[in-house]
Amino acid sequence: MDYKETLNLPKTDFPMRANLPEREPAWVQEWQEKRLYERLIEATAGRPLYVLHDGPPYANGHVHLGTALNKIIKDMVLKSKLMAGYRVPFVPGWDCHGMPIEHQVIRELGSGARALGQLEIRQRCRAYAEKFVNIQRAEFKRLGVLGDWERPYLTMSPKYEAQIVRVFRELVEGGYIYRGLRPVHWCTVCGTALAEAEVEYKDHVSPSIYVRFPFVGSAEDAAALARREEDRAVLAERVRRLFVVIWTTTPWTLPANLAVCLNPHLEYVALDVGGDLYIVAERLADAFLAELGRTAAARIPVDLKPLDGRDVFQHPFLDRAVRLVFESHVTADAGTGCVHTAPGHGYEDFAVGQKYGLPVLTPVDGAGRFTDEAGVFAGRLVFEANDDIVRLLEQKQHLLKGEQLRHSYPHCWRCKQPLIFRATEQWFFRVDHARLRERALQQINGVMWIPPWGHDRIYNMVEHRPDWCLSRQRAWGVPIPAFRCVQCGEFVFDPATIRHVEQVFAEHGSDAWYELPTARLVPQGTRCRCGGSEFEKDQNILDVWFDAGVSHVAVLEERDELKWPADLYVEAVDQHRGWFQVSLLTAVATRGAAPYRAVLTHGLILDEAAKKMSKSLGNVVSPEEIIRQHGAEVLRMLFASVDYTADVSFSKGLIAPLLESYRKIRNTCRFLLGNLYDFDPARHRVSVENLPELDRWMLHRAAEFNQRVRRAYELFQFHLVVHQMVNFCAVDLSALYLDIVKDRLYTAAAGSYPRRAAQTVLYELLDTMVRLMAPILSFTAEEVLRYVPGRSVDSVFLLDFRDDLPRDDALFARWEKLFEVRAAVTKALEEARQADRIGHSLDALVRLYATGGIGSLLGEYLNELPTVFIVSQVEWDESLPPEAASPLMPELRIAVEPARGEKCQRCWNYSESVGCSATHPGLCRRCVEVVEAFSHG
RNA sequence: GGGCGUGUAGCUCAGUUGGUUAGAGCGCGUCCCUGAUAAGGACGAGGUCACUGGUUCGACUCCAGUCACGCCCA
Repeated sequence: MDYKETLNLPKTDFPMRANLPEREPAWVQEWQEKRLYERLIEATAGRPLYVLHDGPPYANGHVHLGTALNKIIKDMVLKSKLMAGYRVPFVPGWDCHGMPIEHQVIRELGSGARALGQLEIRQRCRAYAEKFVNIQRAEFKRLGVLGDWERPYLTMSPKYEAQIVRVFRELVEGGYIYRGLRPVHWCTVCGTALAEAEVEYKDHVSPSIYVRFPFVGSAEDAAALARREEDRAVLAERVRRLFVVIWTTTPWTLPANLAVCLNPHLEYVALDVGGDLYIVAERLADAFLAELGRTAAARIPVDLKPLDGRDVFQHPFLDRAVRLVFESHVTADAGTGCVHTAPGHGYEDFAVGQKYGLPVLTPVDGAGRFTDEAGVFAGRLVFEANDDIVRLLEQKQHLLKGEQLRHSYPHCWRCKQPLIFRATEQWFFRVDHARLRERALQQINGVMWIPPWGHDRIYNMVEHRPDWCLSRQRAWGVPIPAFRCVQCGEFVFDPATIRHVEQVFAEHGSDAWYELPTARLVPQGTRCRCGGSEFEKDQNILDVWFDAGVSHVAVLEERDELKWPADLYVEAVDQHRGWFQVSLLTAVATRGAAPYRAVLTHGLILDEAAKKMSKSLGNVVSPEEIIRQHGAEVLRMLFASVDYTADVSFSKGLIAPLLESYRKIRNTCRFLLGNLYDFDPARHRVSVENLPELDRWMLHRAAEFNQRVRRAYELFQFHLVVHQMVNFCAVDLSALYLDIVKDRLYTAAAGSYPRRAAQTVLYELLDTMVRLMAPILSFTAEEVLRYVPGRSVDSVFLLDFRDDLPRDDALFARWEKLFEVRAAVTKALEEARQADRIGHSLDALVRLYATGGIGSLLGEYLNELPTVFIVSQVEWDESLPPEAASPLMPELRIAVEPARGEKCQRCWNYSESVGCSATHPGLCRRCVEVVEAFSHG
């Protein structure tokens, strides 16, 4: 007789090989067909609401690893909250306006772009954005992300655009909006002002020049500069050879120079270089001389403060007096400590200019060409004029040193060309109006930042940020709802006018701004203060960050299933400057509070060497590639397994080890399923109090595991979930409990109490695990659930995490001790195996001896020990010598020898009872009983 | 240059208020098993806790500085 037939070996159709790339799309389709998201919303009516507000990715290009990480984290948060008992509506969104799309569209149109009007460009941009919304939607769904994909929010939808205008109106009402002439980063190629977020710093080669400005004060003025009495005469005598020296890397801004700025807290000296006197900061004097390759015959300490605010210098090549000003932004890090100041071309220059009443001179137009104000350079492109300016300085003998310098310089984020700073008329959001900055800082203190350093990061940024430049000179965006009076040139942007635009946009979308005549865009009878009634539309659009920055109004307030404020925002660390901040500012200004209760940030995806991924470096890995080869599940698990609060260093090398872990979890589930093929929980479940102690130990252990994992989910520490899951499967289950309990499952009679008890535990383990893994391993959990006997729901997401697993602390402590002994025994077994005395552990008889607590515990459990050790026999032997002490447990003595009796052909245990039955000579007594019952039954 | 981070075995991570020979899983090596089998089990070898200095009886843990990498800003 083949006794194998009488065993209850595992049986399951659950495939060992996951084959994820092929199987996953079917799940995605099934979730959609079954309307899983909608069903979950219905099924969770009445539960506490948990709102994670989706930050809109830009509708341009395919989903990359960064966007995938972000959405997967959100999905894991939402699913874990769902299964923890919340209702979790998720409305995904896209950011649709803005320069990147417009730029791309224009590039694709090539020379044809010029022939098109703004409206036609906008239509193409809209089509472009729609295309990528659809692409990305499919890609996010493919990742297993659950949400209201059929009704996302789009910043280009008419309703959303109307909300953008509405918030702008509320800001106008609150007095936050103003027009101003301000230097801004300006791209001469794109012809637009850039927001801080659109500026990229990278290396650029600029001229680096030292220029002297002649002192034009009187001899008396010069003498007054002396700190020491004895220097007065020299200064007075050499007044026509006295100069202040500046250093700059932007010679083209010199035509706009109006002042030289010194630091009030620095010491200055006049260096005697070949008879000329050069004023520089004392701390930079040596470095300056080294640059010139000269030495100074004398260093005369000077104090220029008496001349503060006076026009005591002469422009090096223009007929213009240059003012001496003081401000503490001047540093002694580089240059001369005397700073060339052009209020139209630098932010700090502008600030100093305001303080001293200087005009905002900007002799440069939007295309980067000098205007007539720049004299001989008129019509020249600024960067190209650099060399001529340097040459002119040389001619005038005011150039002290000129060379090329490679340094970090602002560039346009789209066209990658170097930017200039240029004063233009722009629309601004005033951060210091109505104590907004203070109130925003207060709100920051009330938000939970995860990880906690997020607080300091955004706090410092908000504390120091400048006003927000809201206007862009582009076509693809929401127009600034303002009208210029043709008669007087003043702007009309009062609440009533804007409200009208809101209504028009809600109905027709913002294209109406370009389609409709101005008369239809202003309310009837609108008049300027000057009495004028004829208007023209403002040509600016709003910064795309403004679009995203009002999503808390346009989405949270507008969608019935959501609420304001959100419970959580989840984005990458760069958003402290971006979305977190713009959302905060618009919310505090218009709603008086932060739009989020908590903010979770994750790092960025870097390459193997922790370097940024970029197309130019050729180190970009696409999610699509990973999905195609290994499945989305692997990407989900990978992102879950790392500590995302730091940047994630991604390499394909991470995948192979991860697959091992995945297989461990999958195979453990498969083993559990395989042993439950004949188990019906409704009929066969054994009650906890009737379970053997080992089984209760297992349930206690599972309860602890369950608690730890749930806690990790609460803290959004998914990497702890993954590690605990793998460890639990590998250590507690595979290597320990399941290994031990195999004997019972396989050899006991199918319907016997010991087997049903083990199956009860297996069932609980599987039921616990399938729920705990679902937020991360969504596909696998769903697949496993299909095979779970007696399942009551058709999606794992209709189940909640458990909290009802039984614990028994005293029992648990005893068994933990027994497992320590087990470790000592397996070590001894291994030694015996190495010495060729046994092969399988069942070949062994283990002799034990111990005194004290361990001794009495082992005495109590002596009958259980063979099972626990997976050996054939365990005997108590007081004669074991001290040398037999275990290295792991000195109070325990162990000896291993071959087991007694014969190997039972059925259960493979050695026993002296083998042969006790004439019908089954190869079997032990235990197996004889089972087999006889089997053949009769 | 400033603000905020990150740096523990080949990989991914633990390491509680500073306290005995720094842990886990995977991988690796050797062995066992062939009734979870493109599976399973055992044992073992791997770390100057980025570096330097300091505080302390004692520091991966606290302080200061340096280096590398990242984000944000100048």
